[in-house]
Amino acid sequence: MLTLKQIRENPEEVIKRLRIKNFDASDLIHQVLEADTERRRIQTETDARQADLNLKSKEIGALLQQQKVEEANHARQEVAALKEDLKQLNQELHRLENKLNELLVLIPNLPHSSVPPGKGAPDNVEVRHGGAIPELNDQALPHWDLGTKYGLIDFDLGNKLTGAGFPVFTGKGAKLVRALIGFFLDEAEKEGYREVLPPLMVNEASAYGTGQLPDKEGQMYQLATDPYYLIPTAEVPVTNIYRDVILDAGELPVKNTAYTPCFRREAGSYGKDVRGLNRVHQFDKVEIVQIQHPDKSYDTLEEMVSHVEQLVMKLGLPYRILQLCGGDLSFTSALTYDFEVYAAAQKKWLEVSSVSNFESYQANRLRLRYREPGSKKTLLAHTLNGSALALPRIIAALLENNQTPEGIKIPEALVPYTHYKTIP
RNA sequence: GGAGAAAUGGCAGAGUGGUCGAAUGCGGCGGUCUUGAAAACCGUUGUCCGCUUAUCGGCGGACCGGGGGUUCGAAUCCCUCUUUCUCCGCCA
Repeated sequence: MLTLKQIRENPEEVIKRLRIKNFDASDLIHQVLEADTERRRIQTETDARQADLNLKSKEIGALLQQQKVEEANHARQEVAALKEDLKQLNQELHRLENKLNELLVLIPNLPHSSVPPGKGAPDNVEVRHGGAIPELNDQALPHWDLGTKYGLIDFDLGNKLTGAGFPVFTGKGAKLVRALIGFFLDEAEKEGYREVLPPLMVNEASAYGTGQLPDKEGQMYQLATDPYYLIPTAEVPVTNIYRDVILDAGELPVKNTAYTPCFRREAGSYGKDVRGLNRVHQFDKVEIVQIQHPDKSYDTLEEMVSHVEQLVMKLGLPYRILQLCGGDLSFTSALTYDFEVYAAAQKKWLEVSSVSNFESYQANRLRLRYREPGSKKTLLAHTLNGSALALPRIIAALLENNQTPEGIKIPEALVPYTHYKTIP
């Protein structure tokens, strides 16, 4: 969430910048300012009363030690009214703190100054593209048919075992998944990321820390028996490693990578672009996460984009990089680049990665801070993450683009992991 | 799942109702000494919020796993939750 300081110091600027996200914050911001002023007034009052009470208590203690029981009892009676006041004040303080927090959580992150205005996907701006779009003949099959034809993916079986959106990979298909995971992790490791294998369920505090709660509750699967959520992305556990942590500036950047399955309910997206692997409820993804100094976080964002770009290039997939417009930017992001690869049989661009700088928005919720050498002051760090990469759509594009009469060709970079060159 | 023990500052570890933000040790930082380093010695050492301050800072409040309670006063007593350890059961 935004810091109170940001809002207090420049409320009009905050409102103005959130308009780029098509978010009208004026009402919320004014409520925040009001609650904040009131909270500070009450706290000053509460602190003063508490100080009085503390003093009185010490006096009573001293009197009792001097055996002045009479006077002590008298003082005790005096304190009763003070305590009553204090109780009221504390309740009010709690109420205001809660209200303030509830309001702050409803305000999205500010978009970076470079974010173009716009309502949705059509307004995203292409940054660059690469790779050649293959020419396929009329007999070219979409990946869901290829998956069945070569015995790689069984959608019906997934339906039987679980339900729609839970494909089963079999044979060389399963091996391909494992190969991609290994490849992506190795590439990340070469770039200095530490590998983490986190829990696939998180508690409420973690879901809250990265902003899944309270905003996107409907996106996550929640357990019926325990207060845990299945992770929608490795970002959640991996970023939350640093919840309530104070780092030394010298430790930055902190680079972690993780492979995890991801679970998404995708409520409300039925019927649109959901065929085959285009949109599923469980999928595999390698995520890269960095914690960086605020002065360097945008350099880091570019570095992460170029890492992802290397991956799609090595896989030989035609891709384009888009900068998301205000309307398409997520609640918590300040700047996001989406990667799309072209699936030549469907003739569609599929999103395979989203690389974002959250600046201090997540860090504020996480209480993730850093300290400059020799300084006592703690400052909010910046967090960034990106998919590197999400598997299903990569597989869709690989299958479709590389289909030949002899079978499906595997990109050179992947062969050391698949140990086969073709799926005949 | 059952029985018992425990959770204190970066770490270790005292503290069972008042003068405890908390002894002591280690670590960290600053200094003395030294050609330099080590050792020794001296000093210092948490986080958050509010008020005040041009700044350094000053003052107040909160925090001893989380939440609630008793009391004029709680690290200390009570309730509850979480976690850890030991034993038993079950189990990959």
